[in-house]
Amino acid sequence: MNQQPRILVVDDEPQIARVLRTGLKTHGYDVRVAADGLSALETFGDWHPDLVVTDLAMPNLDGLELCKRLREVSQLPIIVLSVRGEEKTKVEALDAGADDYVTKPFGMDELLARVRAQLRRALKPVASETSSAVLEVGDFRVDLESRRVFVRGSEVHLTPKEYDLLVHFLRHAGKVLTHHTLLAAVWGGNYTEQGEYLRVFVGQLRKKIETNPSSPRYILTEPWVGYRFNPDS
Amino acid sequence: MNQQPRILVVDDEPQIARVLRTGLKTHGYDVRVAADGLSALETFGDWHPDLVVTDLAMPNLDGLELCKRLREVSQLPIIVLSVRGEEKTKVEALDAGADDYVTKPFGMDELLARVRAQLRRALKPVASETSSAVLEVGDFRVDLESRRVFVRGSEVHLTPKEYDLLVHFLRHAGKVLTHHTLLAAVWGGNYTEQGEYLRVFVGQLRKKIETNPSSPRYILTEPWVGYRFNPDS
DNA sequence: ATATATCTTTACAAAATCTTTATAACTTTT
DNA sequence: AAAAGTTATAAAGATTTTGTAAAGATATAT
Repeated sequence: MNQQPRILVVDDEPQIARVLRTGLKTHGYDVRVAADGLSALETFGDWHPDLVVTDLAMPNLDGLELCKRLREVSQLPIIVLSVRGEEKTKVEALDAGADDYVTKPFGMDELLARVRAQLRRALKPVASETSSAVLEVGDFRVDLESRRVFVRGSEVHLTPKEYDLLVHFLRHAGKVLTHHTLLAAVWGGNYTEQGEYLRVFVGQLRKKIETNPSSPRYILTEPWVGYRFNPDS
Repeated sequence: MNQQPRILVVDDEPQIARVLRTGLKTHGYDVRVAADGLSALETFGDWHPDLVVTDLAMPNLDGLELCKRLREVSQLPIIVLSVRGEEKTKVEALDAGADDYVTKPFGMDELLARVRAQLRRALKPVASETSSAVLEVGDFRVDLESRRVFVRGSEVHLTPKEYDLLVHFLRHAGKVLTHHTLLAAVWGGNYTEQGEYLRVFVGQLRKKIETNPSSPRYILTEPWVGYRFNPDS
């Protein structure tokens, strides 16, 4: 699924099938060809293509019927390719479950663009769900999406600046971060001289996350340089 | 939102716009028309259409640029309608983000079928979230079809905006939602700076759903960030 | 056209956060 | 051990955001 997209071409005319296969293959798709509707369904079951390009007129099971059968089990994009240009036929195919209808003779570039358009939409949601939004370091867990912070299992409420500061520490756990760096990260590049801000907020953070704020275990001072976040217990 | 699908028609030729509007309206769609790309973007922000049908040649901002701009903020289906039949133009439009390209003159029935095909796909995922007709979270129960809301067993009457706001909270229970996000969800993308609206409506909602509105238990404030809905009792 | 409900706008009080200030404690250097 | 600089802490002050009520505007229904 993370490889090249798989496209199933369904056409009983060998010349057209060949043109389609080579055209699609040279543009980075993994292609298989089926000569009729029944074998198309079979290949679909074995191979799980990402997209189907099918002719309308075929032996055994025509394109219309193929669309309907595929729709019973899948939402994959279907592009119908046909010599028949009448409006009624197009409407029938689209309502049977096709996502697009291209009339032969067709331009390969246009077909490729329509394939891209369909795949763009179909493959999108898979990608967007992938990003995990939890930052876990030592005794700390931050759900970046819900903006909630847990220390040793219990939730702690942080103000925006405190939150930004902690997240920056967690993202660079173990490293010594200079005053300059921290100020730039939380307050922005125009506040890199406001060392007082940092001291005050480090103090507030410690009060909220340290078990003993006066002898910190997580946020360690590196005198004359900055601070270091120690994730180890 | 649960009503008839909204379609935004973008065309600077009044005759064509009129044909499209009446054709789509008689088939059960809620239609608005914009005469150029810029006003289309504006209407998009206010109105949240489910689909856009646009011409390519337009004043101010052409169809190609409109596609790109819309794609920056939305995944809604876009159908391009144009007199230009050259393959290169089609490819350009599809790669700019269009989902389909129809050459003028077009048959209304075909266009309607293509609209159905696009909406079938686009509204499906929303439908799967919605399909459970009832949204139950903690002490709250919302019948999405009849738009009725029950809190701790008894029904509460909400105005449309209050309802949209609550449903958005329930769908993202536990997460911190920024002012920006909430405003975009309820009022649309052109109102993301109207923090006052949000304050007023959060206040009204609290009066209706909280047992003690002055110390809220469900809708919690995250100062400087937004609000968080807490479903736990 | 009138009445009703809803949305928008305005104004001000209340609350939370951020900034500033002051002082004490600590480190390093001499 | 004292001086100079840095860091910690508390608390006052300023700023911004939030809560709330109510008036004005808009939309909807009768």
